[in-house]
Amino acid sequence: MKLTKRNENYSKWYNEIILKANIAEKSDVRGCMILKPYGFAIWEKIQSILDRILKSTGHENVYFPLLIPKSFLSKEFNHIKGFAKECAVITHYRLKNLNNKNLIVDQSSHLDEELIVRPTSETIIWNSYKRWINSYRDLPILFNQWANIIRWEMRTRFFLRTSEFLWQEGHTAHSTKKEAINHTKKMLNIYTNFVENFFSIPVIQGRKTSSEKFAGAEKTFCIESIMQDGKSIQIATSHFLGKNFSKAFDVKYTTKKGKKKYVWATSWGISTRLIGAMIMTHSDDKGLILPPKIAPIQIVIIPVYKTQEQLHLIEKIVFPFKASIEKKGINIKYDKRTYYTPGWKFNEYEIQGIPIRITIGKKDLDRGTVEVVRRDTLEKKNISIKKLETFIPKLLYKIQDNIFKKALKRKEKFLLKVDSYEEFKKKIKTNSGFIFSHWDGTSETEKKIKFETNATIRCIPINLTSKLGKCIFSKKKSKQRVLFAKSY
RNA sequence: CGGGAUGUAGCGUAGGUUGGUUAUCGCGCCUGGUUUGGGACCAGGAGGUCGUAGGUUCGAAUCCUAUCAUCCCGACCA
Repeated sequence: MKLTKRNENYSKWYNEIILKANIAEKSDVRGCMILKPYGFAIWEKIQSILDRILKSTGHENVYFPLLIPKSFLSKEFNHIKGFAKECAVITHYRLKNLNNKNLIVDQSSHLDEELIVRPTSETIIWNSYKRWINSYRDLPILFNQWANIIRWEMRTRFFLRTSEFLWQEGHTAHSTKKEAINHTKKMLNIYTNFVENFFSIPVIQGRKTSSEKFAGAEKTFCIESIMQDGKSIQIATSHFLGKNFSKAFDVKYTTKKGKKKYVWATSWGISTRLIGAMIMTHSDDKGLILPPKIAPIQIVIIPVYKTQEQLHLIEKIVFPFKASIEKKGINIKYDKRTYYTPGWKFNEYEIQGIPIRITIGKKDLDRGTVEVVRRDTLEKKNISIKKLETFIPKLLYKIQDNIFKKALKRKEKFLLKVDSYEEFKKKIKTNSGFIFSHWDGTSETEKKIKFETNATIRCIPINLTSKLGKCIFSKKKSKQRVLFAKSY
């Protein structure tokens, strides 16, 4: 029943918390998980908030097919090189019945052209942009789609890496390079605000090195965050695709002056991985800690009573309070199940990370108070019933703020400037975290450091500037420091 | 694909070397009752192709062979 402690076995803790909080389960399909109602409700929160943000910044939702003809995928050389090794391929379209028991693939139904289950949708979308874009008047196109993706992963972990995952992918088309680059950065900022404001996860913005960038992109920007175990995770990416896809799919527009020009592109995405990052950022040894803005249930009320009269008196307080708090758009659950004891419920809702728990029983009735417990600090307070309605929204705000500050402190603690390779190796081994060091800019050095230490360059940070220096590994000239870390 | 391990009730397991009644225990589930302020208790009950197929044997969860699946470590990927 008890959760493994973080410092005993971090990844075991992570798996258990997901199972015990009823967020997700492994499925019988290798590498694919089942999102249970509580977990899917978190995804729905992500969808509804981000969808609103995307629409308010001029994006429109579309939906393209799950299946992509093989020929589309092979049009952009770097793109296919990056994805070829993890594609699910559909080769047949019919089964037949063998001796009324077993189904077998009907070999006569082989497809002339195999279909790929989308690992991302640039190709199938740009194939349509070719038809939709003729004039400068058709630009920009700012489309987004909510979809599932298949990437055939060898080794999977709940939310962090699964063969099938859910995401949104934005695909935009622009008339100028400048506009496309600006849009790439704009999306990075949108993601940053979204993750920091709603998830209370502080991030670092940066650019990927050429070996880490998206296959088919000119430049890949990302937001990275450090988890409680000192490992870094990429939370979102935004790509400047240059003219790579417009050239591959021959997408040109006519300028005002009548010239034909290739279209500039961006793509960007955030996935169910964000849920994994949220769990690892905030949760503790007692279970999940959900940011109030993301928690599907923000408050739970637990009655403690012996007689029906007591229950009646409790509900005379609970029902009006519940109704008025719901009017403020706060989700509140009243749990009066009798087959679980209050103690059982306390533990259950702690595992589920519900931000505020209110207990009301005979003692409270006598005093005219309720017991309010906040999940992030586990602090208990008796609050008078009269003040409750103003107290609760403020407390939700405080919790959101407190977990952000806590994560921010950790981010600072885990960011170290290191100038010697010996120290670098030591730090990576012992407490990990982000190590801010000089790099000569070559893939060879990057590879060697990865081979020797397991740390990779997570990004070249945008907002952390640094002076010229010497590469920590090769001692060659370095333009700026980059962030190294072990990663998920 | 290489190296290792494991498959027994919904979950976690005992038994296996040394084959022998009705396959063990805990959690969970169902019924009744007492409980309810930090994972309640008592009594009763349901639930099993022992991964699958074949073999050895009077007799197989146990021994043998094959096969499938899963997990861990590599490789691959990020």
